[in-house]
Amino acid sequence: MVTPEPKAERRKQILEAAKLVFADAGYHGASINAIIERAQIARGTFYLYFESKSAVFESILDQALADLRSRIRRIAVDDASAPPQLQLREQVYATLDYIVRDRPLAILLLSAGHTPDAEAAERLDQFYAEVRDLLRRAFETGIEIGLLRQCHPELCAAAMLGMIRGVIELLVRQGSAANVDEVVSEVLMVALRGVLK
Amino acid sequence: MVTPEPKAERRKQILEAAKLVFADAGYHGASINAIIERAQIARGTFYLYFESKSAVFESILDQALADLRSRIRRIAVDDASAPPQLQLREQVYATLDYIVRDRPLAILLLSAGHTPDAEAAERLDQFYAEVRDLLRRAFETGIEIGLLRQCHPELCAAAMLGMIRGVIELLVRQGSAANVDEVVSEVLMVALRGVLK
Amino acid sequence: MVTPEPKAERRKQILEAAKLVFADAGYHGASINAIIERAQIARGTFYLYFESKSAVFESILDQALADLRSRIRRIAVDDASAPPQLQLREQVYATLDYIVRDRPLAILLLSAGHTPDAEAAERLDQFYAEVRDLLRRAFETGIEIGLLRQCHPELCAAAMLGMIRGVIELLVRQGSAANVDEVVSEVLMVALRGVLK
Amino acid sequence: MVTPEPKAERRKQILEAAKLVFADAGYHGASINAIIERAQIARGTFYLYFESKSAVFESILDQALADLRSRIRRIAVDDASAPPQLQLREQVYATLDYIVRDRPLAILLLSAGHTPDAEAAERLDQFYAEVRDLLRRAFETGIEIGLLRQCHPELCAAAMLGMIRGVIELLVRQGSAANVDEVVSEVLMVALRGVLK
DNA sequence: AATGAATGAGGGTTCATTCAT
DNA sequence: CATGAATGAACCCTCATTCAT
Repeated sequence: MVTPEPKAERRKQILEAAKLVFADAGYHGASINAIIERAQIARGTFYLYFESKSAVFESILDQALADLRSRIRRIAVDDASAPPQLQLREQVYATLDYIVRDRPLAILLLSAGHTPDAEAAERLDQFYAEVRDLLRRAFETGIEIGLLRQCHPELCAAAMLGMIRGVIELLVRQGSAANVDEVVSEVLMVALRGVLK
Repeated sequence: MVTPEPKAERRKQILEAAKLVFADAGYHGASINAIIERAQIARGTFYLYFESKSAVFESILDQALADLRSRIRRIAVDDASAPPQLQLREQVYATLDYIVRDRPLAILLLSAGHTPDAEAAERLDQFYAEVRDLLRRAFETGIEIGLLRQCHPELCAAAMLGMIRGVIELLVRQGSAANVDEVVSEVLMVALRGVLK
Repeated sequence: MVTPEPKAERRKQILEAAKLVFADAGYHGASINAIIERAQIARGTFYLYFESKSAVFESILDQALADLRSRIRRIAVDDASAPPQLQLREQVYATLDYIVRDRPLAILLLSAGHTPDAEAAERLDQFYAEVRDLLRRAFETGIEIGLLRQCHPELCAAAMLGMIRGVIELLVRQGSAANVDEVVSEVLMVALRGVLK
Repeated sequence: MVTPEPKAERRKQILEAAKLVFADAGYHGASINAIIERAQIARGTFYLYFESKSAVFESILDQALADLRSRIRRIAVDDASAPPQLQLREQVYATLDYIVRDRPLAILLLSAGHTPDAEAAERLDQFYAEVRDLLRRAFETGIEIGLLRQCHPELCAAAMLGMIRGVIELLVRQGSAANVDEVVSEVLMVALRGVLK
């Protein structure tokens, strides 16, 4: 065979088509019809690669969440070579950049919480919970080491996460002039001033 | 007639049932079946009070948006009797309180942007745009009069709106211990420190 | 009471409204809603005067058929005071005039045969059968007494009836310039030349 | 594939079933349910072959009208090999024969004018208008060349069309003994005597 | 591996009819 | 007598899924 993994190729092709359709029409509005038309495959072929409509959706979500997870980790406070603020900036940038580069994915992530597909909603919720936890622990540590003021860690975590989503929406929904760099700067400015001592 | 306005009562009963179902299942996932079962009425009765599924949805949304609009207005900078910060606090409190008191409504507002009902989606988008505009102009004024630092007004508006949504989600999704008062204080603290000079 | 028979009045009012609606929309397309709106009465009132939708329809039909029956009878061959051709002309004129004067009724009669209301269809069929029989017997008599050529009585009866319906349609459907007098003359001319010896 | 064109077969099968149901119950009275039961197919299958209920109806009508149009054309007055009367006879015969052979179709054509399906009603109206025009022009020519008496062309056209419909009804409604040949002869006899000089 | 015809549960909506007031 | 709110069976249509080819 010419291509190394024709099956995996096919799968990707369907996933890409499905992502576009889900972003366009939402989970419910997306029909298998629309997906197979975009993917240029036959009806039955779809079911050779995915168990069901919700399965593709979860697959897209899982991939995205795995990618995002790989971009986010605890910040090392005592790494001399990379000061915390720089680490933070790099992570935020990488995350935003990843999401904004893939507009359909961004739309999907912003709205997936409201799908009636319980599995998917739970997956996304769990991801957000993870991020929130990470942030919360970061705030707790920051307060402990006297870097941050006495803020409410959980609340601030939720607020920060909301901020991120807010600016992603801005970047993605309209052809806003703002670029990722600018956004990261401003967000970090607001966030840090908001919580630093 | 026993009750003063039985027709209005019925309407409210259906609206309430519909709100619950929409919050549970999303616009598409909500079936007329589910709504009439919750409202304990017959299929036809529903259509006596609402033209269509989308009509109930819009009705719920319109009511909520009208209520919210009445709680939000420009902040008067030169009102001696009510310093700007107090006005701001009161508005934020009133808004959050209204939303959080009605859990289903809150869920609906957080997710309605992704309905395939064009009318409704547009309505909500317009509302968010209004709020964002209000915030943006407030930031612009604040910068002009030297109260705020040189921030990016549009970006900050989006970030603030996201923050609000983030904390609403926290308040609403889980039985978080945080109360509205606390939330308002923390959010304002972060927000103001983030943008004040 | 001022009016002698208010109940009968009400009934007539409903019948008139129903006739208009049936003519406009056909049997199936006519909704009770449309009828009561046109009659300016409440939903329940309709059912005080008529058992069902099909009942009004049949009532309208029965009235019309009774009226028509009273205008049609055997032609007396040996009535010195009124020659057969004149009798025939008068009957045809009276019939056409009655139908054409009431446009909605005409439309209704032309289309009633195709309602899914079995009773009504049968009633109309029966009426047409009566007329056809009358014509057939007239043809048979005419042949017997040597007035008409050896035509196929049943066939000619059907053809004549069709002709009548054809010209009624012409008179009623469009604002044709032709008047009833003219139509009667031409139809009789064709019909008589077609079968006279 | 076993059969050469299984899809076309299926389509035909549905059309046939639909024709029967429409003839039985009229457009409105015909339910998709009844059609699919007669065709022995599933609900969804119907919509694989036809866009909607009105689409099948129009399909049946269009086919029939196309078939009929192919059987009807202007009569050539100066064709030595086929005298006008013979041409006329052949056309009338072909038309009647086509219609009468397909009883459901005949019923449908006789009643389709009263469907609430605007498209279909217009199509049929247009067809009847065509035929009436053809007849009218024939009468006009006939009068011009001195073959016919001074009759009212439009009126006579309507009357003739009505006659045709009348005899079709006779042939189709009951198991009348009359055959097409006989009917054509008698109709032409009446019609021609009615208008010839 | 790939196809696409077939399926049928379920969707939103209409409307003739009833009945408590 | 008159009302109109309430009913629910039936309507047309969609779409995720299956399976013979």
